[in-house]
Amino acid sequence: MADTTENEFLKTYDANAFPRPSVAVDVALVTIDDDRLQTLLIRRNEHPQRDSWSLPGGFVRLDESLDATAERVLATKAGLTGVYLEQLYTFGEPVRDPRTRVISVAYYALVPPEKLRRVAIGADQCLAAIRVPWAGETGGAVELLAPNERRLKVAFDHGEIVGMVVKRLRGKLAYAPVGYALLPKRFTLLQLQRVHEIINGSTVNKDSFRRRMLASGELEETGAMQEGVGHRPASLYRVSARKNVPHG
Amino acid sequence: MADTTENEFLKTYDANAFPRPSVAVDVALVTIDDDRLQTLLIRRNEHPQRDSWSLPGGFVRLDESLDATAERVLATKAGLTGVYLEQLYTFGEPVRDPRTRVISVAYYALVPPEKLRRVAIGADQCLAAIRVPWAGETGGAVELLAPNERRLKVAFDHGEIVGMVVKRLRGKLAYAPVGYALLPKRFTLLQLQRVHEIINGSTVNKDSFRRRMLASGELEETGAMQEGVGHRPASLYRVSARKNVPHG
DNA sequence: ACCTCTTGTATGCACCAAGCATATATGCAC
DNA sequence: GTGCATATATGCTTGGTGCATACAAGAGGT
Repeated sequence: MADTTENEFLKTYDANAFPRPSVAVDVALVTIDDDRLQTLLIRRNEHPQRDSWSLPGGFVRLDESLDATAERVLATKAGLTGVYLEQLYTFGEPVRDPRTRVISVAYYALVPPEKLRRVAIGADQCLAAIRVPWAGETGGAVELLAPNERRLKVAFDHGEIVGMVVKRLRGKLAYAPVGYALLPKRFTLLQLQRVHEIINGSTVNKDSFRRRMLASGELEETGAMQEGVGHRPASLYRVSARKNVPHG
Repeated sequence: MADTTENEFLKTYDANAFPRPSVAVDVALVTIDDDRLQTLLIRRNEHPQRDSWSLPGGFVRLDESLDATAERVLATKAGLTGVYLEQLYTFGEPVRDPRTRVISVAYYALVPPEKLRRVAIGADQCLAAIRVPWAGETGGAVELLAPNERRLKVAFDHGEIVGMVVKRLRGKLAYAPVGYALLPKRFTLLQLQRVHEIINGSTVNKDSFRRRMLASGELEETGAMQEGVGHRPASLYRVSARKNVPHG
């Protein structure tokens, strides 16, 4: 990791006096509700970027792993534990934060809506809808909408971070069982299909999707059915125990 | 990124006195030569992990982006510029380095073998072959072999880092034009096929591969042919200019 | 000149998964 | 019961892939 020169450097200069960047972990807490991707934002009432909205985050403590920091942020800011959590990308432009050099390790977390609905959304918090302007191909920043559909002013590069979350989800969806983390323990095939469609911003063929999912071996019938839905109830499935699939 | 509490924390305590982790960038410089994946390692002649082999790396300077650090590391340790370079993952276990808390942002670089053969391999450097023990499914650490086929003692978690590079390459190969960065500007379809096979650790059907690549629109005929190959020469292709494909 | 070796290039066919259409089943509201 | 909305099953079409076969083209030996 460090070559001779830099090891010498560290020895010569006292490690704690040598100016180092701060390292923060920012977490995009993502769910699907109201047929949209949503993420939790926090209003900044401090300089810099006061009155803009940012992802929940916190600085990494010296004795704490990055994953542990992300879990602590989720527990502190949203009261959530035991959710699907994965590192996304590390953002390190020198000018991200005018106070000091901050390197931000971005994570994303996936939770089913019922679980997120149980957590209290504080006055300085907001569950923002993610509008993806690039349905077709590439990446970039997304737009974040308040519950009243107004577009939010987003702090730092957090719009790009959420954009990269969507891009990553789309990539993983094709080959990894990632959609289940956004669903309750028992769900119908149509619910799973909606998850895929909302993430990808496109529709899929119902029958093919159904066949593909049932053939994947990731699903297991619960035997139970939907109740009180006003039409023919669908079978409820759960993720197969054997497959070690992350789910909500 | 920081909530009120932590902003206050930063103001109360002098920023530079507050102990922060060091942030390093480690780069896996990957090429394909001798029908194997290879990566550049550097022998450590300093504590810790003395006499083991590590990826080239360096600490992030305060005014330097992470990408710039990775480029500097490549230029300093291998004399290479202008290569395909991409961030991989950030490793932040508190116990990685016994000296101090070091958070390492891992990058990987892809270069064609001819380019790497031109750089001088120093006495404390080594182009190690990557042996992937998990041809089938999952990830984990890889084994790194010296030119004499002896297995190298690898420092820190750098074996896992290279393992994650292979995993990432396999993932990207399926949907992204990533193989071209490991080939010279002009190459035959069979060379491209070998790149795919070596990365994936499996063989592919020649005709299907050929059809798929030609149909992808990523390739362009140069009109030129191989020369002096002792058998029927193959057409030389290059990456299509329109496609904005990274290549060596 | 001819043959042989090796690799490149082209064509046809079988197979499988996805898209698509159609038919039938099932629970709820009336 | 009827109507409605959705679930579920079946069959056909299509495109891509695996596979086999045939042919082309250069190098080198005889």
